[in-house]
Amino acid sequence: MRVLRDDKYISILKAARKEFVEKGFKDASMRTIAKDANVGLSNIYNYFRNKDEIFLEIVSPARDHLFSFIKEKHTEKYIDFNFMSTVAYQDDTVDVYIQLLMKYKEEIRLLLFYSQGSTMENFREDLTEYLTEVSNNHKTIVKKHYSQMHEVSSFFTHTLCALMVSIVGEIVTHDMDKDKIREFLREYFRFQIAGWRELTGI
Amino acid sequence: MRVLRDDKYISILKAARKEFVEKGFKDASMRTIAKDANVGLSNIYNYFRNKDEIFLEIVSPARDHLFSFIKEKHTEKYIDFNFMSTVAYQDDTVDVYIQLLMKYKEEIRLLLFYSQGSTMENFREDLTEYLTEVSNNHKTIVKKHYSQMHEVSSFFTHTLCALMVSIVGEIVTHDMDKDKIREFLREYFRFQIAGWRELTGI
Amino acid sequence: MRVLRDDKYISILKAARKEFVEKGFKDASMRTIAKDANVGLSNIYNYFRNKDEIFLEIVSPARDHLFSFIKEKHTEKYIDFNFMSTVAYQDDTVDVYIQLLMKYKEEIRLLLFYSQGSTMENFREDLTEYLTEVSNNHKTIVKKHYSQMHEVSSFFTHTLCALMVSIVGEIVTHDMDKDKIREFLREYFRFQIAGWRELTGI
Amino acid sequence: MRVLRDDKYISILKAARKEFVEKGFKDASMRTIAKDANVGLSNIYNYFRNKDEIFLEIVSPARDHLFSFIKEKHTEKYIDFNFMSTVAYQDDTVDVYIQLLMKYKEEIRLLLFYSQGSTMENFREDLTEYLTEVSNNHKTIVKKHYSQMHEVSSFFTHTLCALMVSIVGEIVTHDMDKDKIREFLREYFRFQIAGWRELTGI
DNA sequence: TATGAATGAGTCTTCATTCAT
DNA sequence: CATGAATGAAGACTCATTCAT
Repeated sequence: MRVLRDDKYISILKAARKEFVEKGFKDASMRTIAKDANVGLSNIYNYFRNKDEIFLEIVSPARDHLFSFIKEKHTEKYIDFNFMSTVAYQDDTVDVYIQLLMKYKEEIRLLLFYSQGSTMENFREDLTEYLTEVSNNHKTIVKKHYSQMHEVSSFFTHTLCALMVSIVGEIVTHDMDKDKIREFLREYFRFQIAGWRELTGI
Repeated sequence: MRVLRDDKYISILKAARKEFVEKGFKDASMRTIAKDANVGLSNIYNYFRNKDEIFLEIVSPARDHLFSFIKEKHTEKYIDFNFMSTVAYQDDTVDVYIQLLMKYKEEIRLLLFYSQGSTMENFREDLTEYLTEVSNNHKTIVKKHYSQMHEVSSFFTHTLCALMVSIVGEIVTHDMDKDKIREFLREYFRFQIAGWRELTGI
Repeated sequence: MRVLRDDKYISILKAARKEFVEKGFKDASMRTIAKDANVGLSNIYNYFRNKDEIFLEIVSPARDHLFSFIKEKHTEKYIDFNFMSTVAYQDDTVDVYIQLLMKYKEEIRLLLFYSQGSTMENFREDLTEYLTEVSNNHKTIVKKHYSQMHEVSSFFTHTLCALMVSIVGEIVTHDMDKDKIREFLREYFRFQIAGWRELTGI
Repeated sequence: MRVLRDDKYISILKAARKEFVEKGFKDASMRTIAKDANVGLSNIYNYFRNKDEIFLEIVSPARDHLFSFIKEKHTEKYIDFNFMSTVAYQDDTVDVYIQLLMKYKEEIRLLLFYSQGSTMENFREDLTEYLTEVSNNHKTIVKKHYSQMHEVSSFFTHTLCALMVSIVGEIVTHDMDKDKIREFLREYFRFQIAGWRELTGI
C-alpha cells in the first residue's frame, strides 16, 4: 500500500513545515505536527527517525540548491570582471537568484533564523564560509588580470559575504514580489560593485 | 556563611550572563543559573523578579548606549555630506563605535541573535527602524544640498540600515581586536560611500 | 506490565476523585493523584488534557442530571399549586431528589463548595440563578390563578432559591441515609409551603 | 516608640484584610500583604506569629460578637413564644442583627466562605452547631408552655439553623443597604415562623 | 524593630522519544 | 504500519517561614 504511505509521509511533512515555519525548529512540537497531520504521534517515528530528520527533509532541498547554485557560479569558466559588471550578466544572475529565493523563501528563512537546535544550526556560518571561499578564489583570479589591484583584508571579504547572506535574509523576511526583489538586487549590485571598485582601485 | 548581597547579586548576574551567552534567552535555564551561581533557585527571585529582568539587567546598558550614540550622531548640527566623507570625521566616529562594540560585544550579540522570548526580542527591528529614521532625515538634508540627487528606493535605504545592523552583528560575532575592527570599519565606510555615490549620482 | 487503558483511566479518576474530595479542586495535587493512581505524572496527560478536565469528568454527570432534573420539573405541563401541595406529588419529587442527591453526594459537594479555580467555580451561582428563573416562571403561573396574591420581593425569591441550594449543600454534607433525607425533605416542604402561604396570602 | 509600632501593626492588618478579602485565606500571599503594607516580609513575623494569626486578628471580633450576640439572645430570661412573634421584638432583634452584619460584612464573608486552611475553617459548622444548641434549648422551653407541640426532628432543627447561617451568607454576599436587609429579614421571619407553626402545630 | 537572604518543597504542564502490542 | 501508554527530566515560578545581622 505504497500510496497510503506516501500520503501520510507527505501530510506529516506538510504539517511539520507549517509548524516549523510558525515556531522554528526548537519550539516546534511533535505533538502539534502529529495532530495537524492526522497521524499518531508515535507513528511519525515510522517515517522519520526524529525531529531533526523531518527538518532536514524540509530544508535540505533549499540548502542543496543554494549551495550548488553558488558552486555553479563559482566554476564558471569565463570569469571576467568586466563581463560581470555587464547588465546582461547581472540580470541573468539576478533572475536565477530570484527563482531560488522565491521558491525556497520559507525554507531559507528557517535555515537562516530558526534552525537552532537542529543539525542545520550552523547553516548561516556554513553559507557565509562557503561564499567566502568562493569569493577568495574569485579574488585570486581577478588579481591575475589586474595586477595593480589593491589588497582587501580577508575579514572584509568575509564580512561582505556575511552581508550578502544578510541580504538574502532581508529578502526572505519581507514580503516582496519578483519585481521588487529584482529592483532591489539591481540597486544592491550597483552599490556593491561601486564599493568594491573603490576599495580595489580597479 | 552569609555572603554580602552584592556578591551574590553579582554572581547571579555572572552565571546568568554565561548561561544566556551559551544558550540564548529562551533556552537558558534558571536551574542552571542557580547552580552556577551557587544560589538556591528560589533565592534568585529575591534579587530579580523573573528571567526577563535578569536579562534586561545584563543587556540594557548596551542597548541604551547604542541608541543614545545613534541619537547623538543624528542630532549633530553640522551635517555635511562632504565633511562626513572626511577621514577625520570617520575616524572619530569609528573610534566611538569601536569602544561601544568592544565593551558590549556579548550583550549586543545577545540582543541581536538570542533575545527571542524576552522583552527585547524586537531589538533588531527596533534598531534597524531607528537607524532608518535617522537615515531618512539625513537623506532629506543631503537632498537640499544636492538637488540633482537620484532618488533611492526607501526599501533600499531600509535594507542598507539592516545591513549596518548586520555588520554590527558580524563584528560582535567574531573575535577581533580594536585595530582589526577599525581597519574593517574604515574599509566598509569607503565601500559604502562609494556605493552610495554610485546610486545617488553625487 | 501494561494494563488495559480502561483500568488506568479508571484508577486515575478514582485517585483524582479521592484527592478532590479531600482537598478541593485548587489544593488537589496532580502529583498526589499520579502517585495514588500508580501512574507516571506525565502519563496522566495522555488521558486528560489537564486538571480541569479530570474534574469535569468526575463532576459533570452530577451537574447535568441536576440541571436536567430541574428543567424537567419546570416544564411539566400541569403546574397546579394545589396539586403541588399534594403529598403524593411531593413524595414523588422528593424520591427523585433523593436518588440524585445520594448518587452524586460527593460530586455535588465538590461542585458547591470546592470547585474554586475550575471551570465549574460558578456552579453555585449558576444553579441558584437557574432555580430562580424557574421559580419566577412558576410564580407567574400561580399568579394567574390567584390574582389576589401578595407580591414577594424578587430578592426574597432569589434568596429562597439560594436557600434551597444551601439545603442541598446541607444534605450532601451530612451522612444521611435515604429515609433520613426523605423525612427531612418532607418536613422542609411543609415548612416552606406554609411560609410561602404566609407571605403570599394564599 | 510605641506609636510607630502601632502604625505598622495597623497597616499590616489593613493590607492583610484587603488581601484576604480579595483572595481568601489560602490564596492570600504574605508577600503581597508585606508589599501593600510597606513592610518587610519577614518583619511581619515580628508582629504576628504566622498567616493564621493575622487572619484571626482580623476575623475574631466578628466571630466573637456574633457568638455573644447569639448567646445573649439565648440567655434572655423572658423567652416567650408569643412575645417573640411580636413585631416589636422582631424589629428589635432584626436591628441588632443588621448592625452586626453591616459592621462585619466582609469578615463574616471571610469566615463563612474563605477561611479554608486557617484555624477558622470550621466556622460555619461551629456557628451552625452553636445555633442548633441554642435552638434546642429554646425548643425545650417552648415545649414546657405548649405541651401539645409536635416534635420536630433534630436534624431538621439543625438544618434550619444551617439555613439561618446560609441566609447570613446571602446577606453579606450581596450589596444591600440597611433598609433592604431589614425588609428582607422581616419577610424571612414571617416566612420562618409560619413554617415553624405548621410543623409544630402551635 | 527591621531587613534581606535563604530554604526546600511545592505548582501544573510540556517535551521528544521509546516500547509493547 | 499504526497506536496509545509510558517515561523521566525539564520548564519558570511561588509558597510560608526562618535565620543572621
